[in-house]
Amino acid sequence: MKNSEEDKDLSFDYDFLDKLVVGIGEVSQITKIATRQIRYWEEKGIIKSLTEEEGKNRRYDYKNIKKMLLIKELLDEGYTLDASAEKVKNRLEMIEETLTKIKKGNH
Amino acid sequence: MKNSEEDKDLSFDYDFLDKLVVGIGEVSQITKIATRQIRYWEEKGIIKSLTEEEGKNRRYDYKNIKKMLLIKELLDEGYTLDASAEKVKNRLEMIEETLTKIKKGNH
DNA sequence: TCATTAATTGTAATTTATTTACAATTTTAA
DNA sequence: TTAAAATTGTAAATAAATTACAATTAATGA
Repeated sequence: MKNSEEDKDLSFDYDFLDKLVVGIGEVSQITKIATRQIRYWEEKGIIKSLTEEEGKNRRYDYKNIKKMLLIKELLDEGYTLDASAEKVKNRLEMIEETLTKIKKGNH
Repeated sequence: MKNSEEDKDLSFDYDFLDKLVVGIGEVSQITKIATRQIRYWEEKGIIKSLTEEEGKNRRYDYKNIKKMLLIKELLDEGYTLDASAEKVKNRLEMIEETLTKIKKGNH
């Protein structure tokens, strides 16, 4: 069947996710978290953007966005910000491990 | 094994790709195509950004970025811009079909 | 209840990034 | 060599993001 061709196009996406960088406005659009709140979380040390220099626009990667989405979920469940951040840590490590494995497998 | 948990986190990513929006600066960072060139391709009708209103910043989705990456490859192979765009069309349709299938499967 | 900390939100002034538009340059192919 | 295709340059205007200082709104324990 022709599925192999389609799969080839999609298997690439782990590389894509790896290269992905997004500005704060887009993160806000994607996650539905206000830019003001994202900056606040960063101020508190919960997340860390990839900003190259002070004053330049913030950049976020896949892992960052993932983290924000997970934190948002936990906040909605009633956890505090710090507790959410702590809980999310473990899941993120798992995601990263998996990505690493997949990347190694594909090269 | 604990793979099922990790997979759960990653299977979500098709939804993520579906929601993804990126500005022109980030597209340029991701694809290594100059912003000037991206605007030129758009001017020529090769790609279409999701700009809401004239004058507002351009927004691109996953499919757009994918298209640019493919076009870039074909240009490097020696195809003209129009020929590249034409060739890329088919592969994009396949990608879209696959994404649609996967999405349907997950809900 | 009241005080305290956590969490969030507001916004002015400034800076960075993007847009449009007009033009110039380089490349390609007949 | 000429014409069309492809790309690049940039000034002026606009949009979006930054920082910093402040205010407001929960949430919680004494």
